Amino acid sequence: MATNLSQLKQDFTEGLSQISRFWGFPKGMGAIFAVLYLSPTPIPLDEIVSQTGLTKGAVSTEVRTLARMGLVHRSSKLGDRKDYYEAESDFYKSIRSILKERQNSEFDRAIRSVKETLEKLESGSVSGVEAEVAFVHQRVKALQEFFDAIDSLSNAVIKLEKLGLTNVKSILNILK
Amino acid sequence: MATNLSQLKQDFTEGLSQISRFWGFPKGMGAIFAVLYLSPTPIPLDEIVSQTGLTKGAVSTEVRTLARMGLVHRSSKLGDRKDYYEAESDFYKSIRSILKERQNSEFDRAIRSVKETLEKLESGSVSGVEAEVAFVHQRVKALQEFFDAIDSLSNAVIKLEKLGLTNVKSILNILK
DNA sequence: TAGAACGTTTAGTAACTACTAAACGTAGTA
DNA sequence: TACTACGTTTAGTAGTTACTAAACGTTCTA
Repeated sequence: MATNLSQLKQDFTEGLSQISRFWGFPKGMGAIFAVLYLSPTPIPLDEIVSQTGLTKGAVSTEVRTLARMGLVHRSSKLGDRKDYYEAESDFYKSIRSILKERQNSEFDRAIRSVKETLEKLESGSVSGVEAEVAFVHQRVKALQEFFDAIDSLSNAVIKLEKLGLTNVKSILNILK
Repeated sequence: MATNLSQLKQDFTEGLSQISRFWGFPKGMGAIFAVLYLSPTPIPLDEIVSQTGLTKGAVSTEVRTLARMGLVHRSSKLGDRKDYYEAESDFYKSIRSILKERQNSEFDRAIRSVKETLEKLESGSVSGVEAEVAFVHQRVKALQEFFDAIDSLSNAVIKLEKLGLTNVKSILNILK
């Protein structure tokens, strides 16, 4: 029944690794974040290496992408050559920056291409059997509207930053 | 300036392929869905093959997972041995079934493991330096609450089925 | 200046994924 | 019965990804 702390940390890390992989990120990223998230103090790269079992190189690159996503922060101490890392504990902040990051991604380019398709249809410059063009128009428009809704939703999440968790919950209750 | 319909369909298909890949699905899945989504009538597997350039085998397996996600529907005509496929055009319905599908997935198992970690901490059965255990407890708890919020959000989305798109938009406007 | 302690970059690898080609199973048709 | 028109399954492959090992560059120290 009793568990020691390091075993518990290990389980937790394993869990986050799987979650990370599920979202399409390397499982190593999840492990790194878990180690940092459970550490009360910023820790150097070396220790991430020893606690995750990854190599320096892997940790070096993956910790950088974590930093770009705003999930971890890099800092350094005066008179100490090491870099220190700590986890961002405000997840809403992290989500915001992840979504921002996403703005310039392939995803948005693809979504924009749907928009362009729609614009061509609206301009009436598409040739073809009229009924079929009309059908395609209607469908593409519906998809575009759906994307817009998703976009509004993500923007809404971004703006939730100042509301705390409990407020979010009560908003969600309104929807019920 | 003028575009013909089949070119437009092709562009659209290309766009959905990329979106599909972005979300971690095979790009072929996006292509298949696009073809079905733009077709006014259900179409047989053969035609999906010819319109996407994939092989029968690939289409066969991928169309099945699309069906499992509720994004396409399979039907058949009396006196016709072929199966016919059509796209689900109500995206909220699709999202609902995708989220449901997710319930039993690896993702949920991983999330549950975080919950178990938390329960161990709450039960006081974890041995270790007291301050450190307390810190880990606080962190794991915060993560758990975050997951709960995400869960509420996805449940809320599920429940939005009966509200139309415009209603969703106005709710989102409240959040601004 | 040499050496040590860092983080970064690069080249290579093992595992995985999305496919293709083709064999296979099945049910209707002559 | 053999033949045909389907969808499915299987074996193999090209491409990708998440890593490892090790060379490298840089900055501080003796």
